[in-house]
Amino acid sequence: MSNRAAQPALKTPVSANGKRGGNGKARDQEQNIEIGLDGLVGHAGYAVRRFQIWIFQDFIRTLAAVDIKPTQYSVLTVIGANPGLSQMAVAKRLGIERARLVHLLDSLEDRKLVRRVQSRTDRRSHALHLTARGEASLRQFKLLAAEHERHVAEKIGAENREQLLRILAPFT
Amino acid sequence: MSNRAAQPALKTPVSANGKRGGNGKARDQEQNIEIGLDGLVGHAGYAVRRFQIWIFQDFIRTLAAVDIKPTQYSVLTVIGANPGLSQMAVAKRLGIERARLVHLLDSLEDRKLVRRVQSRTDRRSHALHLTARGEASLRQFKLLAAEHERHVAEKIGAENREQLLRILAPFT
DNA sequence: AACAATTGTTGTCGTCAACAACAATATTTC
DNA sequence: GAAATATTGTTGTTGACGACAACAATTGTT
Repeated sequence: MSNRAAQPALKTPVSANGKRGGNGKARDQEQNIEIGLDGLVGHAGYAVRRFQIWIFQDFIRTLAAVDIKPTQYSVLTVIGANPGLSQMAVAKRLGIERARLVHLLDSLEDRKLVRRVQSRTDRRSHALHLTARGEASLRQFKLLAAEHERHVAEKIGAENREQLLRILAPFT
Repeated sequence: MSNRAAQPALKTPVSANGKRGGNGKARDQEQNIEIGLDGLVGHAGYAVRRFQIWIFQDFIRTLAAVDIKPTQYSVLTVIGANPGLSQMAVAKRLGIERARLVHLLDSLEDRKLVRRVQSRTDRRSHALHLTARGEASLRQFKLLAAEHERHVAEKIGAENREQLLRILAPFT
């Protein structure tokens, strides 16, 4: 080793390799050898993190043709189901910051899926609506999202998916 | 409105407010009014994302005194259970990029919890080991992590937590 | 009228995943 | 055994994201 800046690597240049070195001369593919997780199994957070990465990747892949990411989909869905909401209300409902929602809506408005209409009752806030194009698009997105959901069911089993939705319902 | 740069807001300055505007003159606290999620309920990804945010925040809060984040904990746990692993093997096992593991190990090595020992069989790679201090610290971290796990059980129920671990076991 | 709170916006900071490029080293192939 | 190829650790860049802080415009409160 010791490439460009090798100081950290050379900090402890000596000492034994330790027993059970996974990559001894028997280099029968280290990645296939069982690497125990020890205390990590039994940790809900680790499993949930790995699962969340997988599920988001599948969502993005399944909706790649329409270029819609999970967060964008959630924003469109909430606006579609509750037209006229303010940005503040949408941000609170979805648990995203209003500062971040600004950019999300900028993008969706550029794509003519959402409109910011000035509210007559509160001149500070915007009433959010789907455009006609937005409503038509959302219908298509929902079909693709349903396909993604089928992927989830195939991956973990339909019954397990149902249980998972039931267990995590309080967080939605 | 129209604050500093109000172009996007003024793009569509006119048009009706739309029917069913959630925030009519009856401003009885918009945030308390039920905001439907429509298609979002029934989406595993959304529930998992919200849950994952909650569980990571609790982990970080519970281990704030020792300043250990979930990823750092996972790295320490795997090295502790499999001393001598290469960085590549750890990265693959935990599903993190080797580029990112470099910084994680830099930090852990600065804190004298981990050592990079040069492998004698492959001079490119490092054999990762916990220091004596690292092993002692990890024992303490595991106690705190177990406390965090109890928080999870309180939040979703012990039986639900068990089911969740069983359902998501394939992803660990 | 004076003061505090809210809404949308902009900006910064730190974390993280996904790449690309590179030097050193190991492995394969002729 | 030399040349081509692959791997390992490292550095850097990019973009998505959460957490803040500051601000102008507006609303609500006293």
